[in-house]
Amino acid sequence: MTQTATRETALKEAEAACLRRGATLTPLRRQVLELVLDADAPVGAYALLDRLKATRPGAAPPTVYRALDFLLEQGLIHKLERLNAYIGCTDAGHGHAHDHHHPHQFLICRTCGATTEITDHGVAHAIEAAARRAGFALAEATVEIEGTCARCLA
Amino acid sequence: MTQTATRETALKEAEAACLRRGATLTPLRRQVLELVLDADAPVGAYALLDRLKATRPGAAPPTVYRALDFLLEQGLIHKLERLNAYIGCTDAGHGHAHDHHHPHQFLICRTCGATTEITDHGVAHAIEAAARRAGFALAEATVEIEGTCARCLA
DNA sequence: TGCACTCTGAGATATTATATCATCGAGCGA
DNA sequence: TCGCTCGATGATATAATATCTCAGAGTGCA
Ligand SMILES: [Zn+2]
Ligand SMILES: [Zn+2]
Ligand SMILES: [Zn+2]
Ligand SMILES: [Zn+2]
Repeated sequence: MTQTATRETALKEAEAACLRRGATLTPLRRQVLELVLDADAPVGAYALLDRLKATRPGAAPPTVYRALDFLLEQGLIHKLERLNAYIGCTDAGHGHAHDHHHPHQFLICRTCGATTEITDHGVAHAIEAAARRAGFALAEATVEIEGTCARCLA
Repeated sequence: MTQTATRETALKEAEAACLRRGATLTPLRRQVLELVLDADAPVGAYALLDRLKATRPGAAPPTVYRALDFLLEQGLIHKLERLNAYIGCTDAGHGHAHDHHHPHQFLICRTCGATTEITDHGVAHAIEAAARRAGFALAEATVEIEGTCARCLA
């Protein structure tokens, strides 16, 4: 399965997921999603804006931020808080497509920048347990693990 | 033990910790640390700058960011990535004072803003295990748990 | 004295994100 | 058809966060 194929699959699933929820993946939003998916690493909003301007000269910061907000809301992308950058959700459509906000974690390589989304239930459960012990009602957890990826270690 | 007393204790321990490592907690750095500790919630860099200007009119963004960098480096404060704000390390000096960067997590209340640092070994171990399974060499993990605190739930 | 080093001052600039108001078009009922 | 509302986008300005760069002051040391 080629990269392009997985991208097309992801886009189709995104359309479907939005439809199910009564949300609209407009051409603009779809284009921003494509730009995020095309990048091979997390992308900043202004990098997206630059690329967007190639085909949409009038684009401005709110253009891209509004699209990003929508995509975040729909769970189609995630924000990496440490990097102020955005990345496509790897799990969208693979198991819990209808979950807007599934628990997830990121592995961020400081050497090559590669960023991998994982869904580790051990981590998720440990966080739930810690919150429960503190009498804290968990809404969402940000987990960003920085270090060196397997490729860079080899 | 009063709040002021714990603050003074924290400052003394900070001095001691810096000394041990051959780092210098200069008056400026100490003052920024005091400002962070005095706040009853995470503080933004520009809020610190405003307060700093009261006694140090020439202060500029680099003044506060340089101090924050030092304090982060020394493990005396932490940054909350979701909030772009800084908070004093609760654990400095209580158990692993000499650890520059101990594993830690935050519970952030979306209702009242209260932010609590915890050191949950279950979470820490789960993250280590997840990284290991991915062949990833962990350097540092950001864990920020958002939701509603016990007080706001009551 | 001369030099290296750390810290701070000062100004400019870069980067990330939001506020506000106007416009456009689809949907829809009167 | 008209007028209304609503969601989406265009367009401009501004806010909030963070960094770059050069200069000067102090300290310790050869
Ligand atoms: Zn995901
Ligand atoms: Zn790597
Ligand atoms: Zn801490
Ligand atoms: Zn609360």
